[in-house]
Amino acid sequence: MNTLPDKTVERLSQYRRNLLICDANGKEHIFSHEIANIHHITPVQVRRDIMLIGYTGTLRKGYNVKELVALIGEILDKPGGQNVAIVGAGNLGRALMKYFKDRREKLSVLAAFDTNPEKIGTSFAGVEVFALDQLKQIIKEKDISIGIISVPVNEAANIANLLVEAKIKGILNYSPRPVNVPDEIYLEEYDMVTSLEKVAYFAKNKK
Amino acid sequence: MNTLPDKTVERLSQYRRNLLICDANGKEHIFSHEIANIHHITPVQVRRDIMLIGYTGTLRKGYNVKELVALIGEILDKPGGQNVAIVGAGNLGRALMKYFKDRREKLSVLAAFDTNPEKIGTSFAGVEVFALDQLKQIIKEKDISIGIISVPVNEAANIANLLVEAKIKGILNYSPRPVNVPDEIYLEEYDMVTSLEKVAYFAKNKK
DNA sequence: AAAAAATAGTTAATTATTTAACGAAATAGG
DNA sequence: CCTATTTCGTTAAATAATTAACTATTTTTT
Repeated sequence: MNTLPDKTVERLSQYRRNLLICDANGKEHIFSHEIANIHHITPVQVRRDIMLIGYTGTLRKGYNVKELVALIGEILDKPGGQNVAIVGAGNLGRALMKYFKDRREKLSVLAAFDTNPEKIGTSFAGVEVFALDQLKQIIKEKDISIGIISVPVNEAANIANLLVEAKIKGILNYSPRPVNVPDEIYLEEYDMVTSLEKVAYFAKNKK
Repeated sequence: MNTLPDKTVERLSQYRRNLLICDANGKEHIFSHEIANIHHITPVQVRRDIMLIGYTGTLRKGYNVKELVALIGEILDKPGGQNVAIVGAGNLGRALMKYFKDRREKLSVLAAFDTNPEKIGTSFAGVEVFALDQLKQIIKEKDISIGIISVPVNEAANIANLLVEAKIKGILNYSPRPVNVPDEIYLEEYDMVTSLEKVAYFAKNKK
């Protein structure tokens, strides 16, 4: 259980999201091929992922939805929960606040930060916006361990440094310029322009 | 040159973005290890990617920045350019419009779509918002081949169908529920909640 | 009761991706 | 002018991820 493959972690998160929908629809059991269809992957991969977390379904009925959701929770979530800060309250930052609002019980967005004086002190989707120079203090006070960077590209490096100083444990960087952080901090970077260019590349020779 | 590995395509897009910054700063040549440092990868990987597109640097000087940018452009871009539509003009949709505005000469966001009557007819970052029932017509008129889905989760499947009917060639889906499209359409899905959960998982045992 | 069908769990094989190893060329320094 | 150093380009090896192949079990059908 120690270190699940990267891709398995991603898929487990996705499975859970869609299993919760199944559960909400009253579905009690689900087959590997049903999960596979939802996610456009093979049933073998689903079974393998589930094997890796040590869950066992029943033949003929498949997996118990509630049990599987619970177990994925045990694997992915930290028992006491983790708190998140969003740095940059522009369109992307606000989209993220709205998005994560009440999505996951064990992941709470507790603060946002921005430099724009007009935004400071306001709230969006229940998240209060603080000034950037309060970052270190608020992160400590609210026991925030994860930071999301959604600021313009030229500020990203600076924000990353602030988050490192504030002793954050994981960073999700949405700015297109990679940032440098020490090894002991988990860093994930995602760049929307790259995704679009990738789609463009693979789409350009279609049909 | 026809099918570069997935990951290489992603990295080439990232290299280019940062090479353009180097170029703007007046840097004429760059070494593989400099590119590698920016992107937190190894110099071997950079050299291998560049080898795959058939570019050759000069020993002792490294790669010519302008030439490399130009070649990546030849590989990734479609000569006549490609046009993009964003479906869903909420916070995420607006973030995307702002983001892609004038980013890439060969990728132009030419239309946005929404169901909210108050948004229809307005513009954001130079992109006009149209009603959803104009989608098929506008996509044809403006020769749009790529669609980005940034609508709430329960509308995503429907939007995907509309885009398929409109004969789009590539789809980038930002909603957390995977959509189904025929094989001849290139589909890329990205889920922000999954990214955050992944960071949370790998960060939870840190320090 | 036996045979057939469906489906999970698992090991093995395959494929994709990354990293290592090394030769060759250019430059710099003695 | 020779040697050491740097860095590219490329082939080979290693690692990671996916898929295939197979076994076992349960249910359904004959």
